[in-house]
Amino acid sequence: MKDVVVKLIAEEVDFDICEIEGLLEVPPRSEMGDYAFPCFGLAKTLKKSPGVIAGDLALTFVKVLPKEIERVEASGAYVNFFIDKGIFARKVLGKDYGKKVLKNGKRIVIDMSSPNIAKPFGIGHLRSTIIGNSIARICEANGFEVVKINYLGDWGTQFGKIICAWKKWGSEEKLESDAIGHLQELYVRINATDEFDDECRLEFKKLESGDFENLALWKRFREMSLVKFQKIYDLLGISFDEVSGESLYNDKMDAVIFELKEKGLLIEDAGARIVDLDDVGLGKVLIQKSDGTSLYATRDLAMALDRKKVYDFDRAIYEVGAEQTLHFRQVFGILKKMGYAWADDLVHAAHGLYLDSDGKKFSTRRGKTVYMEDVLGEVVEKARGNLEARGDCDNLDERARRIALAAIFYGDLKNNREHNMVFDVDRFLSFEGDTGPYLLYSYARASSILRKIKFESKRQDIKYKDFGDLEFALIKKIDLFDNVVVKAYEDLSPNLIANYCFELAKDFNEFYHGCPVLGGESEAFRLEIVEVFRVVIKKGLDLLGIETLEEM
RNA sequence: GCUCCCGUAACUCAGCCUGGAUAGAGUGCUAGCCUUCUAAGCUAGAAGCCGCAGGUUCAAAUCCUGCCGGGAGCGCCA
Repeated sequence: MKDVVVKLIAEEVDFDICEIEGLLEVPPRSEMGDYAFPCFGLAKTLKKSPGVIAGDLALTFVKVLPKEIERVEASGAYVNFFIDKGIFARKVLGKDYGKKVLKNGKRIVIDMSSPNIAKPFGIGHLRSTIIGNSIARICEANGFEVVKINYLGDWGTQFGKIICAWKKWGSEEKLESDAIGHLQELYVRINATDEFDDECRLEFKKLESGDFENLALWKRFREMSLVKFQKIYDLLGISFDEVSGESLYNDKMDAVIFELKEKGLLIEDAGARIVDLDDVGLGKVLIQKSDGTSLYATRDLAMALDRKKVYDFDRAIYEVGAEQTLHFRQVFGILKKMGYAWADDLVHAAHGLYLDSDGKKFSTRRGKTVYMEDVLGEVVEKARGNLEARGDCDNLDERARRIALAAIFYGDLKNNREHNMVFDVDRFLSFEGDTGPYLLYSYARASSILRKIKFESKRQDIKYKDFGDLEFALIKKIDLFDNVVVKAYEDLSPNLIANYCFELAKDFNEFYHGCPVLGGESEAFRLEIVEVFRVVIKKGLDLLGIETLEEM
């Protein structure tokens, strides 16, 4: 429909097609039309006021209106176009929104979730998990093959600390009853003092050089953590194509350091080895500590090199918190310096932090943590309570779970990915208004209507005419879906999908109240709207990782 | 000290990349709507120097500069 308007304008105005497309906008309110062409830009060349130009253009267009456009009006400096609703409705509702996406032959690997072993699964990793999952689905919807990797934080000096603390104060009994809780407790305790720092570094050094006892401890802590994490992933309904971790690259570190040396990038500095990125404003990056052990950046370099070799990706996305922005810039910068052009295909899709009520970042180092199990459990309980109050108790567990997840996923994804946000359990505990449950509810209402009638037998009765603003608004919203999916990929922004789903559901609920579907003249037409809405919102929610419910 | 991000209604946030018509939503508040498809819903209302000051532009919440306030990061943590 937009093309028709653009073509019409192109015949009268001396701009090329792309220019006109860029200028054409959607008016702020529907009474003003469906498309608007601003005439400010023409004022200089035509030496007339924008208002006059708009008036003249409108008069010209009226004489040559194609059938797709119902009427044209000048309003201020704008020429407003009103499209033919019937033609538009037939076109929009006739599309197959549920069809399978054609593969574009390109591959994306995405690092997501990445919790740290021996620490509680925190709120920040929840963000990475939920956003990463959604980004993966959005990529798939845009034709990419996606490999989801859970890249565990399972190596590094902190394990020297934990091992050291365990040897001093560890309790077998506490470890068996609550492994992560106990290890966390030990970690906080040893961080409270710098007294044992040398000892801790030594324990890590032993671990990295394969000390039997330390390796066995590390393996045990890792296993225990993974069991716990898996429970959370099962509840979230999120899985990975690969569970990897920093420890995997332990034996590839020497090769990286060798290559950096070969390429003349490694510099001795105060006994340690660094890469200097001052020339690109990224400072000096520590690659090898003076005791010879590796660092985060070293491991990430090895990992990126290995990833490229194993997956030969077209793009690699790191869904990691914004506090690591500098780190990723440095890693990408070093790869670039090493001569790898594909470093440009690496992207850090940073997410903002959850701040506590004081406006400060949550930090496990300071022992401040929100326990994911508690939050999830509380939300599921609330959902279950609501369902029970409604008196319908079939399949209670699964329905409560889906409602809770909708609340949590949507509560996170509706926000701009890169912005910080205040953590508040009430955000997830609210099921009314702009929330996940509202979206599920809208879907369930649509399903409920379609359950009551055999739509197939009515299909030939559809008349695409004589419908009102409520139907039209909903159809126009449906029409935007495909563009939103593309844009969400370009920006790697699930919140565009989330915001769209809410607007779509809102339009549907307004339609639902104002337009009785069953019985009456336009039953078949309205049924088709309901059916298409149902497909589109299901698809949208699917891109957010949210499963729908037929009944609520 | 240096770098990056944020500042929009009482609260939580969209919108900013790509400038356009009266700046949006949800919550909360006020007043209505269940003998017809699910009230986790709908309708109406009150509520905004879009942090401040300059600049660019026909036009700035949006772009540029400075300032103020908050956050994050800055070689032997990840």
